Amino acid sequence: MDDARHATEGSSDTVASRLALAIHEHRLAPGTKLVEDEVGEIFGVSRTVVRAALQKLAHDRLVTLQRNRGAFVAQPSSREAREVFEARSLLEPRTARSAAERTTTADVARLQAHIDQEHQALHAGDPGRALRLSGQFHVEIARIADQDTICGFVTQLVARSSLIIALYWQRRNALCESHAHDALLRALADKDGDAAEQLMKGHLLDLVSSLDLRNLAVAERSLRDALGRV
Amino acid sequence: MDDARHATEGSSDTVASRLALAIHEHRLAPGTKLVEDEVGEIFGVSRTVVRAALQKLAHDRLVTLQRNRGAFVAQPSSREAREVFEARSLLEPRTARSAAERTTTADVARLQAHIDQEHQALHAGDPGRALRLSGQFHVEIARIADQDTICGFVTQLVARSSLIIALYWQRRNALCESHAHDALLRALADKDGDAAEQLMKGHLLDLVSSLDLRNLAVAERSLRDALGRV
DNA sequence: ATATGCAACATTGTATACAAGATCGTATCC
DNA sequence: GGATACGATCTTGTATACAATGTTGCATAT
Repeated sequence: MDDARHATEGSSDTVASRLALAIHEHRLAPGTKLVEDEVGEIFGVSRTVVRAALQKLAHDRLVTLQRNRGAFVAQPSSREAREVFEARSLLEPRTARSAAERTTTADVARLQAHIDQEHQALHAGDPGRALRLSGQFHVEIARIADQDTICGFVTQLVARSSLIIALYWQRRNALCESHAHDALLRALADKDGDAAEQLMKGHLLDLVSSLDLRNLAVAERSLRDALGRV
Repeated sequence: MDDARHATEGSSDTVASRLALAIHEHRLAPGTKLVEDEVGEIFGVSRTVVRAALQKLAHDRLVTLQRNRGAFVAQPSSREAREVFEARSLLEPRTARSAAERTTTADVARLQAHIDQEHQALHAGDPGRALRLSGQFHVEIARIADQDTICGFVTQLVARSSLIIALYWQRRNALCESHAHDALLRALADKDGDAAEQLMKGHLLDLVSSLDLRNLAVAERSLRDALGRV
């Protein structure tokens, strides 16, 4: 019944998802060029469907399209990074409040499983997967709030945040095993909207403050990645 | 030097813009089927570029794509309508506040011209154009706030609101010559962030309350449009 | 007369072919 | 020796061709 909705999935969606996953898990670095023929070869489809997938990702700001030059994994500027978290700070806290008011025990169980997986991935030495799950947690909260539109925005913002983290994260604050998500889950389970809103707001502030957004970075980073890798 | 930015515009963007404009001005009714060959014929391009345009519009939720069936101008459900205005109420008031803090005299002049055009269109008996300008006013405010990301979301939400108004507007409240925008402009000119935020919040509430969102509508409306038009 | 099945048509999904543009190497000129 | 101009190669932009799917209308059977 889940996909009986007429929104049947085209093959370009599959390609887009696979690419998005790779980006989200930091297996594709910002700035990487995505050549249509190559991608098509990898997934066994023609350029036509690859182009559709790239356009979708471009709309989500995960890739940048340059006319006659091609598609590249996006490199959000520090300005864009600030904007993304500004948008999140407008959307997510109040959405967390809404979610708290309608969280079911099933939701709590699912979120708990999510957090467990996240810790597990972290301990298993798969930080990419942990990061993706961590972002997905935010999306799940928006889903509980039962707001598809906002959920869509949050999904996009979380994905972009993953790129931002790839570019601007400063390691020294490596204690990413913060227990913010645990606290949020507790607030949701308690149906404490005030707490959920405040916790989410604080959590997002923590995230931005763990970034190094001094302007430089972007261009230089792409060079270093291109040269010094491995 | 303005468009020396590598974001050169492809022909599919042109098609998408033209279609979006028609939708925004209610010249294309919700539910209208957009046949690729026809659209291509009209704009003198091949299906390839039409498909790209339709995919872009689908991502913005202005058209709905049904696999193997085609593209249709979207028909937002009443639920979706509520969600869109919920999202707007999270984004726009605080964005209006930010805008107030950085509004220049040039901005004020531009917005005033905007409002004048809007009144003018209304008196000239072109409600479609008036509606589009009215929506654009909200986008301009987000632009003044200098938040590209939020501005993008607002742009999309305003466009969807246009569809929602096409479906759910109740005429009796026809005094759409509300002076909410004038008041907003005054608050911005005065750099009164509090007032701007409150006015925007109230304005959005007025908008939803001028809609008739009792569940029915959607399917029936499309039938009535198809049959009883004129 | 109504319902069912089949066939012709129309439209979309995908692949491929060709044209246009960009990049990069090489040769030439100063 | 360094810079510039040209040409080969590669990549993207667009159009078209073919395959797959959905729709519509008609004929036939009950």
